[in-house]
Amino acid sequence: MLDVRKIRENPDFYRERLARRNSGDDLLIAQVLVLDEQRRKRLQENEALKSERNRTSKEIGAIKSKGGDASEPTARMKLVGDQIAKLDQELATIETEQSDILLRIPNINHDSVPVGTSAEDNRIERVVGEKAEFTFKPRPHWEIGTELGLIDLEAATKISGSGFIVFKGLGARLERALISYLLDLHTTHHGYTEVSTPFLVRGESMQGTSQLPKFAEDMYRVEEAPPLYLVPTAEVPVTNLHREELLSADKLPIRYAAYTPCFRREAGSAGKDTRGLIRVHQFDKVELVHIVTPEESYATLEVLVGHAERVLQDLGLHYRVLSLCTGDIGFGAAKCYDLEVWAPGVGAWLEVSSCSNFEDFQARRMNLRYKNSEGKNIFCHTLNGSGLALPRLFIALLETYQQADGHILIPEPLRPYLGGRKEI
RNA sequence: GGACAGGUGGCUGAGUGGUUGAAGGCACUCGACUCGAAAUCGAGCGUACCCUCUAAAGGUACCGUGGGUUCGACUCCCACCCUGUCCGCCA
Repeated sequence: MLDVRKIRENPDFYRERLARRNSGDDLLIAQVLVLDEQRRKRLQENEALKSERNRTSKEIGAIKSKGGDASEPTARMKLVGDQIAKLDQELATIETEQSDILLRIPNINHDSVPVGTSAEDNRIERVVGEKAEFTFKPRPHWEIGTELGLIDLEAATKISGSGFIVFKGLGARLERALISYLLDLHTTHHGYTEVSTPFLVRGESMQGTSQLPKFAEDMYRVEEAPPLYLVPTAEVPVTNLHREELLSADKLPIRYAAYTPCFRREAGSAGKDTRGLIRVHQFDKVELVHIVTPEESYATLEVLVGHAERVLQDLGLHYRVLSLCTGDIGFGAAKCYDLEVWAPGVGAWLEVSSCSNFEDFQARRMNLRYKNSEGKNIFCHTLNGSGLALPRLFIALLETYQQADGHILIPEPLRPYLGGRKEI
């Protein structure tokens, strides 16, 4: 969420920066300003009335304690009370309207973010490794995986419908191995604290990390009172761990690594990437979350990307790093790098990680602050990145390490997690 | 699910209709004492918003949350949430 006061001070800056996103959100600034004007006018009026009431009420108390007659001021304050009630009502309406709009305005992008209108305009930062060479035509993962009995997509459809996966035998084992491997790597080598959080969260948490109110249709909702949401990413429960907190400076930086399944309705994407495991409604992911001071958030973003890249390097996979442009970047992100791994079977780059700096956008929504050395309360900066998302990593491994005889080689780092196996 | 107890500042803990933003204690900051430290003494020390020369001073709100009664609510009434203890049920 953006700071209304800053918008008030420099509306043109916000209009111009939001216009870069090409989403039409710059037009909302005018609405915010009108409501803000109305709000402050009534607020001042209301506070003056309350001040008068407080003062007079004390006088009434003094008169009564001396046994005097206070009927005149009492009657007068009754009228003032009615006015206050009316203004309170109006203020509540305006404030709700204003925050409804503010919650739907995306974040301002960092200066280094390329300006563009679509994924075409994303900037390729670097390409690491090379495309694997084959003496045969590389096959897609659904063929390899089904043939080796690692996945059963028909069974998944029977149980839950399209967009779900059943892993079997060594496939299930590989999935579990990857989760363990990723958590071990990040906790022992990159200094993350492992956390295991609920998979169902309340609406407040979704609003804190900015999935709500705008993206309700992307999520699975459980009809409770109040409703619960299936997490679309561990970012939600993990970042919200410190919602409504005032952290002491020595607590920062905080680094969490968490495994969760992720549930996504992916509305509107029907027909795209529907084969195999590329786009599914439920998938596993290990997520990395940082809570830091504003001074260090951009340096941290580079470190975070490095942690995600390390996985692909260690597993010997070919990948590239993109800096998302203003037209493609996510709602809450100020800056975002995507990691795409090469999948030779399907012949495509697949997004396996998205590493973002939200600056104070999420912290403001969840009121997450820390006390700095001067004793001032400052909103923290939050970041998160996948480290990594599993099905697509699974795809890349199957397709990259497929052999002519139909088997798959296991990269060295994963072997201890698969009972020492070199091949599936 | 049932019964009881309780939710007050960074922590602890008073406060049952009117100078209570909130006693006392702890912690913290500054100062005095000291060669230095401890102890002791003195002073200070919540958050958000509005206003504003992002000065000083002021104003408003906040004692789990949301309503209600009242000129006035931490204090009275209603609903809800959470925590603890005991009982029941259960992986």
